[in-house]
Amino acid sequence: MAPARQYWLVKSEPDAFSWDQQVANGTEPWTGVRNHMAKANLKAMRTGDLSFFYHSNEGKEIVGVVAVAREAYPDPTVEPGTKGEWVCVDMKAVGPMPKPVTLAEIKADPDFADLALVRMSRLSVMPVSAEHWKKLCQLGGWKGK
DNA sequence: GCCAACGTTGGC
DNA sequence: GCCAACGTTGGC
Repeated sequence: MAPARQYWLVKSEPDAFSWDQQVANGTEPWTGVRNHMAKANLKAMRTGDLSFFYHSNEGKEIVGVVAVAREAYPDPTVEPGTKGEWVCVDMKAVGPMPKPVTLAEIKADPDFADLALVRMSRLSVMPVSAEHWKKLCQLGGWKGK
């Protein structure tokens, strides 16, 4: 049976890869993840899953929504000689947040106290519960599916 | 296999 | 620019 849709949040430093680049490119490999927890999350993604696109460091806000266009496959950017295997997925831009949701807003709301973004600030790929997804969409004025 | 030292990330 | 959190490395 088809499992319920999963929601995610991925982080990127705008200096390295920004939302504008994601939009310009349309579909883009999400590479460079070198953390095992994040890797496990990448592997759990299914085509069509939706994810927030969060700018870390600069902005510190959710700026858009992307969809998984291709499920986990070996990351082509892995340095030669690296131990273990790392994976990436392809992400497709869906649309911008009408009102970007800032980290400050999220932290100010007790409902998000157990959101991974707050609890594990260094994790770059994390699941978002359906409840959190819905509420973040409301905060951001997201009208998509 | 444990633990201290160190490096990196990310918020402030 | 500083500091806290946390993952990784290396000595034992």
